[in-house]
Amino acid sequence: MERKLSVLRAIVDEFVRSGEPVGSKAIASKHVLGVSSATIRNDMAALEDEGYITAPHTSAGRIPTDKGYRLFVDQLSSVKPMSIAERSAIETFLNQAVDFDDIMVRTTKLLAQLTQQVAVVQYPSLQLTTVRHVELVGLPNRKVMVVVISNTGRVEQRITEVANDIGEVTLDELRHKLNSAIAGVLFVDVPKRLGDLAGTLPIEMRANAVAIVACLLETLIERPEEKIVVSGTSNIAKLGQEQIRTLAPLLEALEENVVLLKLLGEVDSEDLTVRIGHENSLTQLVGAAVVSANYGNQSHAVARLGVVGSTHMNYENNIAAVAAVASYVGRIVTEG
Amino acid sequence: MERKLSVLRAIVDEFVRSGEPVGSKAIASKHVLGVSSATIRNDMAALEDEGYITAPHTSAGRIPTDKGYRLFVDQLSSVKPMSIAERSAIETFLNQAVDFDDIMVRTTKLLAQLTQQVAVVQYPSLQLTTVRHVELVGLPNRKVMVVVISNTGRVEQRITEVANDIGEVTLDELRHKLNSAIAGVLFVDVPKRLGDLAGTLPIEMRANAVAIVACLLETLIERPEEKIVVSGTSNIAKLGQEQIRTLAPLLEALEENVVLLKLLGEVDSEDLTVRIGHENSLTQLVGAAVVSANYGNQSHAVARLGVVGSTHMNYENNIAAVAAVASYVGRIVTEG
DNA sequence: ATTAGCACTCTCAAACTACGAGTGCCAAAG
DNA sequence: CTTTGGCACTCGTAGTTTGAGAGTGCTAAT
Repeated sequence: MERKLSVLRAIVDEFVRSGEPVGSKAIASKHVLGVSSATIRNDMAALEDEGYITAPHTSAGRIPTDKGYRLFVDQLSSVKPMSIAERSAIETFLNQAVDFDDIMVRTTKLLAQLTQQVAVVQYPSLQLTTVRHVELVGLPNRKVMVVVISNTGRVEQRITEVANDIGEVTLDELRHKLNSAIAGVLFVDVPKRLGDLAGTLPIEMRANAVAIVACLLETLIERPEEKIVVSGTSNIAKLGQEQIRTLAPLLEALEENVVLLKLLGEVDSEDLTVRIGHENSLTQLVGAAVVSANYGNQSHAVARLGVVGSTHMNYENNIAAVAAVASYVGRIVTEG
Repeated sequence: MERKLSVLRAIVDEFVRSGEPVGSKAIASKHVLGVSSATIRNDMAALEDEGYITAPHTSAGRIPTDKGYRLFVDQLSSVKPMSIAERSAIETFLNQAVDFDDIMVRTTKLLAQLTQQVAVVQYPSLQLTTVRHVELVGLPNRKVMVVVISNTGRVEQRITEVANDIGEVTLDELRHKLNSAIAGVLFVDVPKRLGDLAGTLPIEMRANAVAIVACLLETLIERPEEKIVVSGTSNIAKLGQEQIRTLAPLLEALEENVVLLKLLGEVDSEDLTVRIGHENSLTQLVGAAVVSANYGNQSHAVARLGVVGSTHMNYENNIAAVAAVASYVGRIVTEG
């Protein structure tokens, strides 16, 4: 029945705003449905039977269940566009970024501010980006710094130690060989290309080259996947006591990067997803909802970002914010 | 009088542990002072008159005032050393860091874990470091990426746009000129050295060189000062309700980098400092205490790190942790 | 100077009460 | 068959009361 959905919508609306269980009278007065509170009571009884709402105790109003939120969100078919002012604020704020890291930091701050939730942004996956340039810098004590610059403007560096002293000229040569071998190559394909590089070099360089290549591969494959930025944790302190309690384990988990990556979900999933309460695989997230989206090139997603908060968040606003920010960041990242 | 100090110490001890006002009986029984509760009562009355402790209400125990904490930490003359196990844990954890950023992140996590407070680490100031290498990478659309590597292993990169197309050869030449001009030079001295560089170049390169040099200077001077890493904000959620309320404004402030820099205090101050409540210049910190220390080269401090939390934190432990971590990180950073 | 004793104060927790929000159901009306 | 007003019933909460206990300050004795 159509009206039952309206009632559910009203309950979610009201509960998100007030944070308190909502009764039939409140709906009848504040939302113009053209029916009396008694009718709404009947609908509510039905909704409760179907498992969409629940009553904390006999003489309190109803609150939505996870299932109820889910239906509500599914009904929210079209993403509400953000206002012109908001869009331009997003744009100017992100455009002030001076480098790649700054974009990521600004994105989280922006999301946290727009949604008043905890924002999480995953760095663009290096799996789908290409190598733009490799730089080798000789340091004292037989150390060499390996710097990789990707086509998205990201820079990764690492220091390795080589067995023998290595001259500036040799380093230049190696740099040239490396660059001609893998410039423009997808990160994932780099190992293949470098498989036999050492073999093509003069004997005396091989040991060093192997060490450097190993370091390079390590930098490209292992590390970058787990980079992530979080912001807005203070927004949780603004909430009420009970909410703090339900979200406290989440906060702790947020400091573990591994958990965060799981939280954003599998990259191959839908573009914009909402996970409510038990729908999350992580046990720490029972009372939490996650709104996340892919961003980056349309053809293949580069990475994910999103917000996480209590299940009774303002889904409409937050979905809009996540979608808008994802689209802007995606544009910036792909344009370079 | 000596015993009055012992009483104050006992009060702080007990209050830090239990979080509740402590009465004369509790001290008489749990701390062996060899006197009765009545005597302690007299001392407490005196301490209260002198402003070191205060009673929330008539029939409650006493809690230390800011002034009381101050006296307490001043008495804490020698820094309690950390246990062998803790020291080795710190060492191995920090040694796992793969690059400069990783050191900073790990340091905050470590501090947050050791102290159960919010940890803040300021990046080493670039003012006292030298340039190891400058790298220029040509990108499409007349863009050039400028990468600076410091002698502490830190990498800063930025992208700038140049007026005319610029060839790979020209870029090589410019790179060489830049490196021979400023390699090994203190960051602060770079502007002097580059003052007339453009003048020594062929006319057709000048416009581009000026743009690149401007970008370089901006990277060196403006940006890096304000880099800072925070961790352990979730520790606040573990606290009681009243404490959350007093620290909530602080949490918000923590997301503003500018505030953080102020929080760590002026670098020219003491090596290890403790600021309690009103001693902080920031109004958001009325209920908070900050323990901070310089780290880096002994001769001149490089940067600061510290923890911030409620005024009734465990000063002894936290001071020890901050001191130990500062010493390790300092060693790692200066050794490169 | 220290201590035991005691009267006094005031908070906190438990027990109780009353209120009212909200429900479910029924019977009447559309 | 749906909607509505009415009404009895439930139950959590907020307010009040009360008693116990923790803690103090003071005094008098050691």
